[in-house]
Amino acid sequence: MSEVEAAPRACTIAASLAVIGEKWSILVIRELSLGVHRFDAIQRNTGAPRDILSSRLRRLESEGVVEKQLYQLHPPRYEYRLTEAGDELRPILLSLAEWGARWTDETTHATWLHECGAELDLKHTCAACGGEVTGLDLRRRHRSESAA
Amino acid sequence: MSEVEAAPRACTIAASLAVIGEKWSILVIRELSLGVHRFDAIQRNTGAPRDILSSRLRRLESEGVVEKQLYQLHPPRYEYRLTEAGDELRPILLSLAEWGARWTDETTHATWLHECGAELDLKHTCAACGGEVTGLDLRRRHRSESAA
DNA sequence: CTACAGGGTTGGAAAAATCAACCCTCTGTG
DNA sequence: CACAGAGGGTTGATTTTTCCAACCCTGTAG
Repeated sequence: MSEVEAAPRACTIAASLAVIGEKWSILVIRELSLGVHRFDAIQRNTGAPRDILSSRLRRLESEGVVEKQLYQLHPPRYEYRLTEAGDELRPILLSLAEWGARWTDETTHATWLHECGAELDLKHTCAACGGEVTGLDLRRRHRSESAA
Repeated sequence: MSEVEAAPRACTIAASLAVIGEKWSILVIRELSLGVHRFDAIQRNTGAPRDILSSRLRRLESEGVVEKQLYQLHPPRYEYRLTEAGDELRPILLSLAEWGARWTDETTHATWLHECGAELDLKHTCAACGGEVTGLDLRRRHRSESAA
Protein backbone atom coordinates (compact mmCIF):
# COMPACT_ATOMS: atom_id res chain seq x y z
CA MET A 1 0.00 0.00 0.00
CA SER A 2 2.86 2.44 -0.14
CA GLU A 3 1.34 4.57 -2.87
CA VAL A 4 4.38 6.54 -3.95
CA GLU A 5 2.16 8.55 -6.29
CA ALA A 6 5.12 9.64 -8.44
CA ALA A 7 5.43 13.39 -8.18
CA PRO A 8 6.74 15.11 -11.28
CA ARG A 9 10.44 15.83 -11.30
CA ALA A 10 11.22 18.89 -9.23
CA CYS A 11 13.78 20.85 -11.14
CA THR A 12 14.91 24.37 -11.75
CA ILE A 13 13.87 24.28 -15.39
CA ALA A 14 10.30 23.81 -14.25
CA ALA A 15 10.82 26.50 -11.62
CA SER A 16 11.99 28.95 -14.27
CA LEU A 17 9.09 28.12 -16.51
CA ALA A 18 6.69 28.75 -13.65
CA VAL A 19 7.95 32.34 -13.71
CA ILE A 20 8.48 33.07 -17.39
CA GLY A 21 6.81 30.18 -19.16
CA GLU A 22 3.41 31.67 -19.85
CA LYS A 23 2.55 32.83 -23.32
CA TRP A 24 4.00 36.26 -24.20
CA SER A 25 6.21 36.54 -21.10
CA ILE A 26 9.44 35.90 -22.94
CA LEU A 27 8.59 38.32 -25.71
CA VAL A 28 7.86 40.96 -23.10
CA ILE A 29 11.26 40.33 -21.57
CA ARG A 30 12.81 40.54 -25.02
CA GLU A 31 11.37 44.01 -25.49
CA LEU A 32 12.56 45.17 -22.09
CA SER A 33 15.99 43.80 -22.94
CA LEU A 34 15.97 45.76 -26.15
CA GLY A 35 15.24 48.96 -24.31
CA VAL A 36 11.51 49.22 -24.95
CA HIS A 37 9.96 50.11 -21.62
CA ARG A 38 6.45 51.37 -22.22
CA PHE A 39 3.17 49.55 -22.33
CA ASP A 40 2.04 50.66 -25.76
CA ALA A 41 5.33 49.96 -27.47
CA ILE A 42 5.66 46.57 -25.83
CA GLN A 43 2.15 45.77 -26.93
CA ARG A 44 2.85 46.75 -30.53
CA ASN A 45 6.20 44.98 -30.75
CA THR A 46 5.04 41.71 -29.23
CA GLY A 47 1.51 41.59 -30.59
CA ALA A 48 0.18 40.52 -27.20
CA PRO A 49 -3.39 41.52 -26.37
CA ARG A 50 -3.45 44.48 -23.98
CA ASP A 51 -5.22 42.65 -21.20
CA ILE A 52 -2.80 39.76 -21.34
CA LEU A 53 0.15 42.10 -21.41
CA SER A 54 -1.19 43.86 -18.37
CA SER A 55 -1.54 40.57 -16.55
CA ARG A 56 1.94 39.38 -17.57
CA LEU A 57 3.60 42.56 -16.44
CA ARG A 58 1.93 42.25 -13.05
CA ARG A 59 2.99 38.64 -12.80
CA LEU A 60 6.59 39.35 -13.75
CA GLU A 61 6.64 42.23 -11.31
CA SER A 62 5.39 40.08 -8.46
CA GLU A 63 8.01 37.49 -9.36
CA GLY A 64 10.75 40.08 -9.10
CA VAL A 65 11.76 40.00 -12.74
CA VAL A 66 10.34 43.36 -13.68
CA GLU A 67 10.05 46.69 -11.87
CA LYS A 68 7.41 49.29 -12.48
CA GLN A 69 8.66 52.85 -12.32
CA LEU A 70 6.68 56.04 -12.25
CA TYR A 71 8.12 58.38 -14.83
CA GLN A 72 5.47 61.10 -14.64
CA LEU A 73 2.68 62.18 -12.32
CA HIS A 74 -0.50 63.77 -13.66
CA PRO A 75 -1.47 61.53 -15.12
CA PRO A 76 0.59 58.79 -13.48
CA ARG A 77 2.58 56.95 -16.10
CA TYR A 78 4.71 53.93 -15.54
CA GLU A 79 7.42 52.21 -17.40
CA TYR A 80 8.78 48.76 -16.91
CA ARG A 81 12.37 47.74 -16.42
CA LEU A 82 14.15 44.48 -15.80
CA THR A 83 15.50 43.84 -12.34
CA GLU A 84 18.84 42.11 -11.91
CA ALA A 85 17.04 38.79 -12.00
CA GLY A 86 15.34 39.84 -15.21
CA ASP A 87 18.57 40.93 -16.74
CA GLU A 88 20.07 37.54 -16.10
CA LEU A 89 17.44 35.96 -18.30
CA ARG A 90 19.52 37.18 -21.22
CA PRO A 91 21.26 33.85 -21.89
CA ILE A 92 17.86 32.27 -22.31
CA LEU A 93 16.89 34.89 -24.88
CA LEU A 94 20.18 34.47 -26.69
CA SER A 95 19.87 30.71 -26.84
CA LEU A 96 16.35 30.99 -28.14
CA ALA A 97 17.44 33.54 -30.74
CA GLU A 98 20.28 31.38 -31.90
CA TRP A 99 18.24 28.21 -32.16
CA GLY A 100 15.50 29.99 -34.07
CA ALA A 101 18.00 31.39 -36.54
CA ARG A 102 19.45 27.96 -37.15
CA TRP A 103 16.38 25.77 -37.16
CA THR A 104 13.37 27.75 -38.20
CA ASP A 105 12.70 29.04 -41.68
CA GLU A 106 12.19 32.61 -40.72
CA THR A 107 13.84 34.47 -43.55
CA THR A 108 12.43 37.93 -43.13
CA HIS A 109 13.50 38.48 -39.58
CA ALA A 110 16.27 40.61 -38.19
CA THR A 111 19.59 39.05 -37.34
CA TRP A 112 21.15 39.16 -33.91
CA LEU A 113 24.64 40.48 -33.85
CA HIS A 114 27.15 40.53 -31.06
CA GLU A 115 28.63 43.92 -30.24
CA CYS A 116 31.78 42.87 -32.07
CA GLY A 117 29.76 42.79 -35.29
CA ALA A 118 29.70 39.05 -35.82
CA GLU A 119 26.47 37.15 -36.22
CA LEU A 120 25.29 35.48 -33.04
CA ASP A 121 27.14 32.23 -32.46
CA LEU A 122 27.39 31.27 -28.83
CA LYS A 123 29.73 28.98 -27.03
CA HIS A 124 28.58 27.68 -23.70
CA THR A 125 31.38 26.67 -21.41
CA CYS A 126 31.59 25.47 -17.84
CA ALA A 127 32.94 28.22 -15.61
CA ALA A 128 34.73 25.66 -13.46
CA CYS A 129 36.63 23.50 -15.93
CA GLY A 130 36.34 25.63 -19.06
CA GLY A 131 35.12 22.70 -21.11
CA GLU A 132 32.27 22.95 -23.53
CA VAL A 133 28.99 22.00 -21.91
CA THR A 134 27.33 19.22 -23.81
CA GLY A 135 25.70 16.88 -21.33
CA LEU A 136 22.79 17.41 -19.06
CA ASP A 137 23.80 15.61 -15.95
CA LEU A 138 21.24 15.71 -13.23
CA ARG A 139 22.14 14.73 -9.72
CA ARG A 140 20.06 14.89 -6.63
CA ARG A 141 21.49 17.01 -3.90
CA HIS A 142 19.37 18.67 -1.29
CA ARG A 143 20.74 22.10 -0.77
CA SER A 144 18.91 22.78 2.48
CA GLU A 145 21.54 20.75 4.32
CA SER A 146 24.17 23.42 3.89
CA ALA A 147 22.10 25.91 5.91
CA ALA A 148 23.16 25.24 9.53
CA MET B 1 -3.31 56.84 -46.28
CA SER B 2 -0.26 54.75 -45.42
CA GLU B 3 -1.62 52.62 -42.59
CA VAL B 4 1.58 50.97 -41.47
CA GLU B 5 -0.44 48.77 -39.08
CA ALA B 6 2.67 47.98 -37.00
CA ALA B 7 3.29 44.27 -37.29
CA PRO B 8 4.89 42.69 -34.27
CA ARG B 9 8.64 42.35 -34.39
CA ALA B 10 9.63 39.37 -36.50
CA CYS B 11 12.46 37.67 -34.71
CA THR B 12 13.96 34.28 -34.15
CA ILE B 13 13.07 34.27 -30.46
CA ALA B 14 9.43 34.38 -31.46
CA ALA B 15 10.12 31.76 -34.12
CA SER B 16 11.64 29.44 -31.53
CA LEU B 17 8.75 29.97 -29.17
CA ALA B 18 6.33 29.10 -31.93
CA VAL B 19 7.94 25.66 -31.93
CA ILE B 20 8.70 24.99 -28.27
CA GLY B 21 6.79 27.68 -26.43
CA GLU B 22 3.60 25.84 -25.62
CA LYS B 23 3.00 24.63 -22.13
CA TRP B 24 4.83 21.37 -21.33
CA SER B 25 6.93 21.31 -24.49
CA ILE B 26 10.15 22.28 -22.78
CA LEU B 27 9.65 19.79 -19.98
CA VAL B 28 9.10 17.08 -22.56
CA ILE B 29 12.36 18.06 -24.22
CA ARG B 30 14.05 18.02 -20.82
CA GLU B 31 12.98 14.42 -20.31
CA LEU B 32 14.16 13.38 -23.75
CA SER B 33 17.47 15.10 -23.05
CA LEU B 34 17.78 13.16 -19.84
CA GLY B 35 17.31 9.88 -21.66
CA VAL B 36 13.66 9.26 -20.87
CA HIS B 37 12.08 8.19 -24.13
CA ARG B 38 8.74 6.58 -23.38
CA PHE B 39 5.30 8.04 -23.14
CA ASP B 40 4.42 6.84 -19.67
CA ALA B 41 7.69 7.89 -18.10
CA ILE B 42 7.61 11.30 -19.74
CA GLN B 43 4.07 11.73 -18.52
CA ARG B 44 5.02 10.85 -14.94
CA ASN B 45 8.15 12.95 -14.85
CA THR B 46 6.62 16.06 -16.33
CA GLY B 47 3.14 15.83 -14.83
CA ALA B 48 1.59 16.76 -18.16
CA PRO B 49 -1.89 15.40 -18.86
CA ARG B 50 -1.73 12.45 -21.23
CA ASP B 51 -3.80 14.03 -23.95
CA ILE B 52 -1.70 17.18 -23.91
CA LEU B 53 1.49 15.15 -23.95
CA SER B 54 0.21 13.25 -26.94
CA SER B 55 -0.56 16.48 -28.74
CA ARG B 56 2.82 18.04 -27.86
CA LEU B 57 4.77 15.04 -29.08
CA ARG B 58 2.94 15.15 -32.38
CA ARG B 59 3.62 18.86 -32.67
CA LEU B 60 7.30 18.52 -31.86
CA GLU B 61 7.56 15.67 -34.30
CA SER B 62 5.98 17.66 -37.10
CA GLU B 63 8.37 20.52 -36.30
CA GLY B 64 11.34 18.23 -36.67
CA VAL B 65 12.48 18.42 -33.08
CA VAL B 66 11.43 14.92 -32.07
CA GLU B 67 11.43 11.57 -33.87
CA LYS B 68 9.10 8.70 -33.17
CA GLN B 69 10.70 5.28 -33.35
CA LEU B 70 9.08 1.91 -33.31
CA TYR B 71 10.85 -0.25 -30.78
CA GLN B 72 8.50 -3.22 -30.83
CA LEU B 73 5.74 -4.63 -33.03
CA HIS B 74 2.82 -6.53 -31.52
CA PRO B 75 1.65 -4.39 -30.05
CA PRO B 76 3.33 -1.48 -31.80
CA ARG B 77 5.22 0.60 -29.29
CA TYR B 78 7.02 3.82 -29.97
CA GLU B 79 9.60 5.84 -28.23
CA TYR B 80 10.58 9.42 -28.79
CA ARG B 81 14.03 10.80 -29.41
CA LEU B 82 15.44 14.21 -30.11
CA THR B 83 16.59 14.98 -33.61
CA GLU B 84 19.70 17.03 -34.16
CA ALA B 85 17.58 20.17 -34.00
CA GLY B 86 16.11 18.94 -30.72
CA ASP B 87 19.49 18.20 -29.32
CA GLU B 88 20.60 21.72 -30.01
CA LEU B 89 17.93 23.03 -27.71
CA ARG B 90 20.22 22.04 -24.88
CA PRO B 91 21.65 25.52 -24.28
CA ILE B 92 18.12 26.75 -23.72
CA LEU B 93 17.52 24.05 -21.13
CA LEU B 94 20.82 24.80 -19.44
CA SER B 95 20.14 28.51 -19.26
CA LEU B 96 16.71 27.88 -17.83
CA ALA B 97 18.15 25.47 -15.29
CA GLU B 98 20.80 27.89 -14.23
CA TRP B 99 18.47 30.84 -13.88
CA GLY B 100 16.00 28.81 -11.86
CA ALA B 101 18.71 27.67 -9.50
CA ARG B 102 19.83 31.22 -8.92
CA TRP B 103 16.55 33.10 -8.80
CA THR B 104 13.80 30.80 -7.64
CA ASP B 105 13.42 29.46 -4.15
CA GLU B 106 13.26 25.85 -5.09
CA THR B 107 15.22 24.17 -2.34
CA THR B 108 14.15 20.59 -2.71
CA HIS B 109 15.13 20.14 -6.30
CA ALA B 110 18.02 18.30 -7.79
CA THR B 111 21.12 20.18 -8.82
CA TRP B 112 22.54 20.23 -12.29
CA LEU B 113 26.16 19.28 -12.52
CA HIS B 114 28.56 19.48 -15.40
CA GLU B 115 30.34 16.26 -16.28
CA CYS B 116 33.45 17.63 -14.56
CA GLY B 117 31.54 17.51 -11.28
CA ALA B 118 31.12 21.23 -10.74
CA GLU B 119 27.73 22.77 -10.21
CA LEU B 120 26.25 24.34 -13.32
CA ASP B 121 27.76 27.75 -13.96
CA LEU B 122 27.77 28.72 -17.59
CA LYS B 123 29.78 31.23 -19.49
CA HIS B 124 28.36 32.42 -22.77
CA THR B 125 30.94 33.70 -25.16
CA CYS B 126 30.90 34.92 -28.73
CA ALA B 127 32.40 32.31 -31.03
CA ALA B 128 33.84 35.02 -33.24
CA CYS B 129 35.58 37.39 -30.84
CA GLY B 130 35.67 35.24 -27.71
CA GLY B 131 34.24 38.02 -25.60
CA GLU B 132 31.53 37.48 -23.07
CA VAL B 133 28.11 38.08 -24.55
CA THR B 134 26.24 40.69 -22.60
CA GLY B 135 24.28 42.83 -25.00
CA LEU B 136 21.35 41.99 -27.13
CA ASP B 137 22.06 43.87 -30.28
CA LEU B 138 19.42 43.54 -32.90
CA ARG B 139 20.09 44.59 -36.41
CA ARG B 140 17.96 44.19 -39.47
CA ARG B 141 19.56 42.21 -42.23
CA HIS B 142 17.58 40.29 -44.80
CA ARG B 143 19.30 37.01 -45.32
CA SER B 144 17.56 36.12 -48.55
CA GLU B 145 19.94 38.45 -50.42
CA SER B 146 22.88 36.11 -49.99
CA ALA B 147 21.10 33.34 -51.88
CA ALA B 148 22.13 33.92 -55.49
C1' DC C 1 -10.05 -15.11 -15.78
C1' DT C 2 -7.89 -11.20 -14.04
C1' DA C 3 -4.13 -7.88 -13.71
C1' DC C 4 -0.79 -5.09 -15.47
C1' DA C 5 2.35 -2.69 -18.98
C1' DG C 6 2.30 0.50 -22.57
C1' DG C 7 0.34 3.99 -25.47
C1' DG C 8 -2.81 6.23 -26.38
C1' DT C 9 -8.22 8.60 -27.44
C1' DT C 10 -12.69 10.64 -25.94
C1' DG C 11 -16.08 13.79 -23.78
C1' DG C 12 -17.18 17.23 -20.65
C1' DA C 13 -15.83 20.86 -17.23
C1' DA C 14 -12.68 24.54 -15.98
C1' DA C 15 -9.34 27.92 -16.98
C1' DA C 16 -6.86 31.05 -20.26
C1' DA C 17 -6.49 33.71 -24.12
C1' DT C 18 -8.55 36.72 -27.46
C1' DC C 19 -11.13 40.68 -29.21
C1' DA C 20 -13.52 44.88 -29.25
C1' DA C 21 -15.07 48.40 -26.72
C1' DC C 22 -14.71 51.42 -23.11
C1' DC C 23 -12.57 54.58 -19.28
C1' DC C 24 -9.64 58.00 -17.32
C1' DT C 25 -6.13 61.94 -17.28
C1' DC C 26 -3.90 65.01 -19.37
C1' DT C 27 -2.00 68.03 -23.70
C1' DG C 28 -2.49 70.23 -28.04
C1' DT C 29 -5.35 72.31 -31.85
C1' DG C 30 -8.86 75.16 -33.80
C1' DC D 1 -15.08 75.32 -25.61
C1' DA D 2 -15.10 70.96 -28.39
C1' DC D 3 -12.61 67.39 -30.11
C1' DA D 4 -8.61 64.41 -30.99
C1' DG D 5 -4.65 61.94 -29.49
C1' DA D 6 -1.12 59.91 -26.22
C1' DG D 7 -0.64 56.75 -22.64
C1' DG D 8 -2.11 53.06 -19.73
C1' DG D 9 -4.98 50.44 -18.74
C1' DT D 10 -10.09 47.55 -17.51
C1' DT D 11 -14.41 45.08 -18.75
C1' DG D 12 -17.56 41.60 -20.83
C1' DA D 13 -18.45 38.24 -24.19
C1' DT D 14 -16.45 34.66 -27.07
C1' DT D 15 -13.23 31.22 -28.50
C1' DT D 16 -9.32 28.10 -27.49
C1' DT D 17 -6.67 25.39 -24.46
C1' DT D 18 -6.07 22.81 -20.74
C1' DC D 19 -7.34 19.53 -17.52
C1' DC D 20 -9.41 15.37 -15.70
C1' DA D 21 -11.34 10.93 -15.54
C1' DA D 22 -12.70 7.27 -17.96
C1' DC D 23 -12.19 4.34 -21.57
C1' DC D 24 -9.92 1.39 -25.50
C1' DC D 25 -6.68 -1.74 -27.56
C1' DT D 26 -2.77 -5.39 -27.72
C1' DG D 27 -0.19 -8.39 -25.59
C1' DT D 28 2.25 -10.92 -21.44
C1' DA D 29 2.24 -12.93 -16.52
C1' DG D 30 -0.03 -15.43 -12.83
